[in-house]
Amino acid sequence: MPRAGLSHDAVVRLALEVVDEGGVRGYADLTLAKVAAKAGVAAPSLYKHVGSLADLRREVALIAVREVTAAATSATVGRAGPDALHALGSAWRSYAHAHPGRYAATQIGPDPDDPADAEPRAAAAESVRVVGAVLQGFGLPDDRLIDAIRAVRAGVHGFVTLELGGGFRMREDVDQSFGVLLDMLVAGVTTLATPSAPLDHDTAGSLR
Amino acid sequence: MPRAGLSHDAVVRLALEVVDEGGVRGYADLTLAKVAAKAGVAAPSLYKHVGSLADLRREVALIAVREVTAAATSATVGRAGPDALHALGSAWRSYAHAHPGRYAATQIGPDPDDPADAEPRAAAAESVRVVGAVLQGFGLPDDRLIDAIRAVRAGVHGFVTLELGGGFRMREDVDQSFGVLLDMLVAGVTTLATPSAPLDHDTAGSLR
DNA sequence: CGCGTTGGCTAATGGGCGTAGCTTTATGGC
DNA sequence: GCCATAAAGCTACGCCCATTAGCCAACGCG
Repeated sequence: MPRAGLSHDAVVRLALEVVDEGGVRGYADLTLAKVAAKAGVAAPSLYKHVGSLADLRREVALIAVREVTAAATSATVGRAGPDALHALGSAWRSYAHAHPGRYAATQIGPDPDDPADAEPRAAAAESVRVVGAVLQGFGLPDDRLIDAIRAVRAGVHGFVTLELGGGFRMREDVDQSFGVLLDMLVAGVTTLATPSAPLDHDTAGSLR
Repeated sequence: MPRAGLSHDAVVRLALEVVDEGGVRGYADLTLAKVAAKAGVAAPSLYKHVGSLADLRREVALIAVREVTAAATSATVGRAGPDALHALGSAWRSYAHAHPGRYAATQIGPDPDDPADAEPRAAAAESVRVVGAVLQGFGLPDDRLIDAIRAVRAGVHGFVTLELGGGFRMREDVDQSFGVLLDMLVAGVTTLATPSAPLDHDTAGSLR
């Protein structure tokens, strides 16, 4: 009985293939059985290389988060201000287009209490830091930076998830809409940075 | 052997309970076995009232979408402009807070081709129409309305999903951040509506 | 060469969905 | 009041998946 020559990394690699081949649902539909089939191996054999399906998912998600972060980082080196923000958003969206299954893996928030989720947690924090670094260039007051980061993340992530989920009909205009969103975010962040602060949010009354 | 007195609606109601009790993961973890247990009935008995788990999920999602739409609608009656947009966003987010599991159900995009998804499709379109109606009040040019709708949906939906997924640490400031986001959206849409259109998006070069 | 480690395997358990077919309950017409 | 029939349960089963246990063969180092 010949050996398949698997390894931890090989299994993860195959899992990534399964995820990639499954489109948007690739991550949700990731299954040990599929990985085993792709490896030409019985399903239980995978346990020699991987702790559980949950572990494998965690690892795939970790890779995905790091890849988005890397894409965002490398897209923004040498850029600043609106230029950098546009590059960040476009890189983020491009990654999601190129790897919809992996991007979906990104959406599973790590458990703040589970020690096994420490790495994913750190990776997520790192990806947020990239957004923060780009927004630093706008000269925001310290107490507004977090609001700006959240707005940008919400806008870009929300757009991408809606788009991948088929939430936008009339497909043609989506690029334009994303450009408009980025422009709105740039304008919003810029306004937030101006000392006169027209966007100063009246906390009372606007919520609940 | 006494009868449980189930019905289609009763099963759906129990499914909603299961979803509600499961928190954010309630919808993902919805299972016929759990519904059956809650009904005090063997799992196969449910098939007398429901076609399949997929059908039940579809129905739960449909209800959730309609509820968000209703919340958004009733929050915006009698309001216009920035006021209406704030009310819309806050109602949307409040619904997600009150029913995280149901809101998660909302995120599964209906299959554009599946005839069984016709109702969910229509319900989703209706919810988009509410956003559109609110944005009409800003006097946008026709060809910009769709961009504005998408930006608002992306911002609000993205914020809520990130929040529910535990994407925001430092919980205290989240309300403030959401207020800032809404202000940014208001400002962005307003600018988009002004004839001089400083936000006119330069299509070339900003994407990819 | 030998032997331990390692990477496969099969078998089996448990849980979930879904189908088939049986039985009992409720109901409504006579 | 009786009985036929439809509706609402049930058990038994098949299939798919994850996971555990325990076995055996291959590889690699001495």
